[in-house]
Amino acid sequence: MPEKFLKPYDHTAVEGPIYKKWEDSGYFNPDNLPVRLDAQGKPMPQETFSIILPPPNVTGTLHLGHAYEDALQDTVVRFKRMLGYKTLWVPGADSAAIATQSKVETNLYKEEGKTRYDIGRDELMERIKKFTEESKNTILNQVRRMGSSLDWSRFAYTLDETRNKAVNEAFVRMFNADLIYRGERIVNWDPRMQTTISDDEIEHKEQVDPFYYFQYGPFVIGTVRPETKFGDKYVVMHPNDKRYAQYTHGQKIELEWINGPITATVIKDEAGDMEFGSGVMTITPAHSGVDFEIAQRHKLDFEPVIDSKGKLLPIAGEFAGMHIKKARPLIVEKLKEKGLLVKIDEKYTHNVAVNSRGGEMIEPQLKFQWFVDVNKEFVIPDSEIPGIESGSTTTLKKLMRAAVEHKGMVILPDHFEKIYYHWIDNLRDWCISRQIWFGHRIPVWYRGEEASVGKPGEGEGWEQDPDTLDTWFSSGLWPMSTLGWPEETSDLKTYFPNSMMAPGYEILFFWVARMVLMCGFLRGAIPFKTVFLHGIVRDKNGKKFSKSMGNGIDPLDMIEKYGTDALRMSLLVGAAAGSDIKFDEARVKGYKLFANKLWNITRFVFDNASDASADAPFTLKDAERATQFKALALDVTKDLEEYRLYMAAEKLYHYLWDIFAADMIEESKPIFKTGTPEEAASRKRLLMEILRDSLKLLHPFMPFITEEIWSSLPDSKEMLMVEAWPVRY
RNA sequence: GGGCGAUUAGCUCAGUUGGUAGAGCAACUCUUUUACACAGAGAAGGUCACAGGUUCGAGUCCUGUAUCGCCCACCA
Repeated sequence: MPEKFLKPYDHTAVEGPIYKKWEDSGYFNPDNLPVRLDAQGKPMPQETFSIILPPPNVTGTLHLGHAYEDALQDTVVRFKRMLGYKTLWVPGADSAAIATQSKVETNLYKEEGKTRYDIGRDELMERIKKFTEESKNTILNQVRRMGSSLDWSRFAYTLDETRNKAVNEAFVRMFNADLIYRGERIVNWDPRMQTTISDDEIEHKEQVDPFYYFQYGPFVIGTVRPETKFGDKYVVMHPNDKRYAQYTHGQKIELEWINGPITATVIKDEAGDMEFGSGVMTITPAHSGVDFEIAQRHKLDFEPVIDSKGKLLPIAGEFAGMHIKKARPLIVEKLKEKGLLVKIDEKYTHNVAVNSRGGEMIEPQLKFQWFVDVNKEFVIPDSEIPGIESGSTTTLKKLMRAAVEHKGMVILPDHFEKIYYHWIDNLRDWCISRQIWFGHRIPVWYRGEEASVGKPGEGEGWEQDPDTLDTWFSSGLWPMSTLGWPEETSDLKTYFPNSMMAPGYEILFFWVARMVLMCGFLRGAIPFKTVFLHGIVRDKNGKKFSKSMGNGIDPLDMIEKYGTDALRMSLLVGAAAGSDIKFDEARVKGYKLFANKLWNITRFVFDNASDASADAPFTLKDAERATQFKALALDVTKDLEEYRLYMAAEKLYHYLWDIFAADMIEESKPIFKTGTPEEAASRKRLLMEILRDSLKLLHPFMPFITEEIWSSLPDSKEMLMVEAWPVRY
């Protein structure tokens, strides 16, 4: 018996070398996997299993959410690999455009007091590049620490050349199909970052503000934002509101307003809520989505009041040029002096929109931007999507719905399907242009009135659109672009569509839905068969881990203390699809003890059964034990096939501790002491075989210790990670 | 406002199709017997949120209530 088994299991001595051994073997790359032979000695056909790592942000560091996500995927990947699938898990990193640029800009301002406009586009890009390259390796090495069996030779970065080609191709094809258009719409404008963001990047935050009531001619109107009211020349009420029956649609009313007399026009529209306030409102079409829609319906004027930096425009008269925050109290003061202030409700609770990517309050603005039209009909030439015929007319929305409705893609847990439909049904056109500099630049060139899509036009003087694309535009292509699309590579043919995807449920819309949209349109295919949505890892009080809250637990600390295997088990056990985990360090400790238990089981087996013979016939009792184990193996396999990892892990834990260690080893002692040679031989074979197969079953969950023990087995040749799974379900 | 989910032992959570309530941790008692003290043995601990219903039988299915949580949303 190797001497190491005489001491307790020491993960710190094992995990580093084992990972290196795996990586050096080349087996993370499915091209190098050993060929399995069938009974006739012919190579077995290899089905593929492919999955992509949700690419972590380049500038990030590993947190427990990543650790969980990595453990989850690696367990499935190792299981499939042992089952004989040609298994590919593609690693990558995400540039995280807004978050990264925001971080670099913040540092720039802190350290040098400069803004991006002071140093210019090229210099900023240089700094971002330097920053991302420094931090990229950090996160990738941390992913390795989790034991992730990723094929590093296929590493993809969202901003590299292959991915840029894919982005341009996608843009051009969507543009040519009229699914991408440029238009003037109300967009979500972040005045601090100076960029638009999409609807999904918005968060609503509850806030208490004063609510002002003003006399507006014969009406009383309410607002939290007096500073937008300069341009209000339409007064809207519900057509059925009896209180205002005397006023007719289109009626002009002369009244005194902030900067003097104006002419207001009465608009009867069902958007007016009779229950709210006085039932009358004025509208600001250039700075509000609802108002914009009302104005569109009645073909009214759109008059911007606030510029993109949050300053008032000349329409504000004496307040022009002033920042809205400063102007608000002064405007209220002026209205009060003019006797137009009716009352103030100081404690009005409402929701405001903020940029969820660490930005400011959103200021709706009327702007020219690029959009993806989700309702526009187009003809899909080839479609493998169930419910969508090749050559039929469809829309992006329909296609996204059909993928799930007709079971082309299964979402786990299934109640998220309802949430997915709900989102699609309420989806509006997707604003894809951003005014930040870090990201894929919009592939459109202008010269005067001319525009050229995909590449600059003939001749001189073409200028590329200064904007970049929403980071999710390129992320949506990820299942294809990581495999080389738009080139028809052999990887693409072999590994697309992916077998599964395991992101957190919080990016179901951002990412999963966008991948379905993109792959559906560009390839007529669903990007993956199963979406396993995992929950969020929270602290033991149920709070989200976040840097700003400072409640983070560094997974690397857990790995140091208890080992990667223990951390993986603690995250996987009790973690059903879609449910959040409250992280408890005591559980990690518990699985460290389990690792040691397995170590000691091995010691006993080595001590007593290292001369086991595979030919020894089983006694009746041992045959029963073998059958019992076989049942467990089948059970565990079924759970793994059906993505109930938590159950499989728990069953293995229970079997090894309470059956193998507690019962079988105990009953073996007298057999070896006083049993017949036949009984002893049977028992030796049993212990060795079950140990061997248990290591296989446990390997996907606890890859390090199982590989380490495997390497010490008397007759192990190959590494455990490529050994055949002991049973077929 | 719309939607989704949770509620099981002191704590964290399992309980896949309805068939005698489970694990880990913590707490209690005992044991250093050559796999393991990073252990073993034993005992203790629960009206499965509440109220109805279906059923021979409900933690599990149905209806309602309460509390907590999450997502979506343009009430000025």
